[in-house]
Amino acid sequence: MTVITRFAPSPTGFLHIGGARTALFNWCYSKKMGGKFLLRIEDTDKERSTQAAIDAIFRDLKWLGIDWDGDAIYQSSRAARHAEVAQDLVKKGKAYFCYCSQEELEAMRAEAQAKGEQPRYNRMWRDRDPATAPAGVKPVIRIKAPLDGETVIDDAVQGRVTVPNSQLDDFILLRSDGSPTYMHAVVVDDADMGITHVVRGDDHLNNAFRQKVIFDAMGVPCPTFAHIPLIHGADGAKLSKRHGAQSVGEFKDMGYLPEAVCNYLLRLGWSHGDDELFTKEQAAQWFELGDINAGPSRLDMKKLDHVNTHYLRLAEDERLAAEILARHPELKIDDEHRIRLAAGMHDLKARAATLIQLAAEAKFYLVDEVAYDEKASAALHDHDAHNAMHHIYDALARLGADFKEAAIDTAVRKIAADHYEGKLAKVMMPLRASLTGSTSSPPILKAAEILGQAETMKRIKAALHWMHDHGHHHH
RNA sequence: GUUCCCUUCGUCUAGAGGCCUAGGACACGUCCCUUUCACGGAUGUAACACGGGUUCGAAUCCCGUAGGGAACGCCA
Repeated sequence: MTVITRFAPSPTGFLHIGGARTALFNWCYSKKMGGKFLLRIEDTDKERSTQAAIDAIFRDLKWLGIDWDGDAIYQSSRAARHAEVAQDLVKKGKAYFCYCSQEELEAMRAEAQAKGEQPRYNRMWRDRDPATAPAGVKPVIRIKAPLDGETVIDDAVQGRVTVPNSQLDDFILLRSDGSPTYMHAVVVDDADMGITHVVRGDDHLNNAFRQKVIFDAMGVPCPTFAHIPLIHGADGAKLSKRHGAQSVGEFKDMGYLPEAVCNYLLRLGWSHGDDELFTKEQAAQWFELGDINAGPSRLDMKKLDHVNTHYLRLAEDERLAAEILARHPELKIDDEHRIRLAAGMHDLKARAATLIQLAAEAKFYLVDEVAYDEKASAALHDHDAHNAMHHIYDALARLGADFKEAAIDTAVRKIAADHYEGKLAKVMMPLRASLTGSTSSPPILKAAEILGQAETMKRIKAALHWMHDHGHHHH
């Protein structure tokens, strides 16, 4: 039997981070089994579904590198088939028309609740002659759920789960306007698509019992279910807006690489021994539904940062340069900037956790004038800074063609030894501030080499002017 | 309210009755490296929710308790 899995998002918002993980699990399992992975857009709720959300789902899945077999299936396009199956079930005596009004249904729920029972439909039309139907009322179609006994599902993650059938009411398959309910559409589509394994959030675990009733009525074997726990925020509560990012697009904007997001998400709730860093292709070779955890897990941005740091170092310089430039639309970039960025990338990418940090750290290579941040200003206010900068200026001016890290290093150490009792920081910090506008940067002497003698001298001179304007003089 | 699910360091997890004085990763502490911040290296703190069983032996199996979550729509 060929394994066929699916990911079935409803396009009522952007692709949720939890949904992405569900897609990843389905994708991995199909790859592991040499099967297929299908995509179905559950757009039957016309009020809430939007084209923008559909586009975002495609875009984010592609960004993550999750590809699906064949074309995406739109649930809305299958409405006629859903109705056909419901009508067929009525003909076979597995379902029936119900003419109850909203008011009657509400009364039933209230009555059940008052008796301490689950609010549900009381099955009044189950065995009633349709000829007695009130005139002018469009009926819904309800399933005949089993009246007694129990339903058992062997869930690949949760284990054997049993529910007494007394809990299942005759829920609606087809609405009075002829449209299918979610419960019905899902089952008909899964059946028609030949889905063998349904991996989804455990908020659907209860639904699985209702869906099994429909599969049974249709005479189609029920797929294997694997209900995975939801992802929670750092505080353990369900992921919501106040936790910050929820959608894949937001993680992208925050500067995380798709391979890092995939790795992190896969490791959340699934494990292969102690393995931490792996590609989704590697995970696919290892993947077993039984290795998914039954308990919920929380999003840990610190760990995501760590994983992202790892992949940032592995990433090609050209790719990162493009990402950095895309994050600095305000800058006018010329070839000189590009060359510096390429030369500096090696040291740059070894220190950043996200593309945002990387872009911020790279900025001094992409500007012609440096602005000093608070700490850099303070460094330039140090009472030795002005003299130190003069020494540096003079020493670097003499370097000429040998403007290399090693030569600069020798010159700078000599200044520290001659004037500051060997305290390198006395020389390094003002130099760093003048070249980068910050007190935190990649190795500054290498950066000076990359900037080149002319640009380095220009920035030192600019710093000397700045210090003069801010009341600094020779001591 | 009814039904269902879950529970190992702060977090993600390993663990399938003896390999567990419970291992790894992130985070955190200390030290080393060092021109800053990082990185890297070393090292340390830290968990089987609780209570009963079963067993020669339980983190692992069973039953309760507590805590957390989900579902009960002509939403998906």
